[in-house]
Amino acid sequence: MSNILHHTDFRKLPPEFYQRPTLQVAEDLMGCFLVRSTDRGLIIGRINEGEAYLGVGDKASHAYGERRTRRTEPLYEAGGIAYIHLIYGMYHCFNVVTEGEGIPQSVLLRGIDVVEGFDAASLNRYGLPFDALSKTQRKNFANGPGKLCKALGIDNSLNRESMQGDRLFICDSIGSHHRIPPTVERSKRIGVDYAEEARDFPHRFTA
DNA sequence: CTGCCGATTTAC
DNA sequence: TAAATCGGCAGA
Repeated sequence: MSNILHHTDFRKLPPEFYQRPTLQVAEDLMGCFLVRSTDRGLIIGRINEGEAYLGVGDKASHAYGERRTRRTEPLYEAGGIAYIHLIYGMYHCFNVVTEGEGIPQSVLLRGIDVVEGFDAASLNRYGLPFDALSKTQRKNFANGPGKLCKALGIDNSLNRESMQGDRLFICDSIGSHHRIPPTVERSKRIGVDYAEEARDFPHRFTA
């Protein structure tokens, strides 16, 4: 059996998918497959958690009030690229930019279930093969934005990366994995208690 | 330039 | 419950 993925074996989500209302994109991303290709091989994870950040009117968004700095610039580009930032000096967060050019919104990817490339991901995260991990380590392997980035080897070098490229993209079908539309739940976003009324927006999606 | 803080994670 | 650790940001 070949591990090589034939071009007909996967369907990348097109730019038009991302260039829609952010809440809809966030919901539709649940159950899709995040794909990362590195020299350690292909890592694939089923997306099970994400949060929508609605830009200028959202006090939890980096682009609140049209804040436009070197950091937030990718958010203003057309949907379908990566927005990656460092948090607490040591963890990366990966967003996919949504909506059209000039509308600075995104979806923060917060959790995946790895389905391919366990050892590559485990080496990225712990420097150990997957079967060397404890039960707890496996259970909490990529269930947070920083953990997800560590597992997939995502850092600032992928900021602004197009989701139409080959290093980092999202599919609704890849190889033997096919999206099954999940039951999606909504809740308050994590870690935005400072954001006044926006702290209560039900913009977190779980699959 | 100074000083504070964060879309987090982990260890104690 | 608190430390780790540093770029971004606002204000002086």
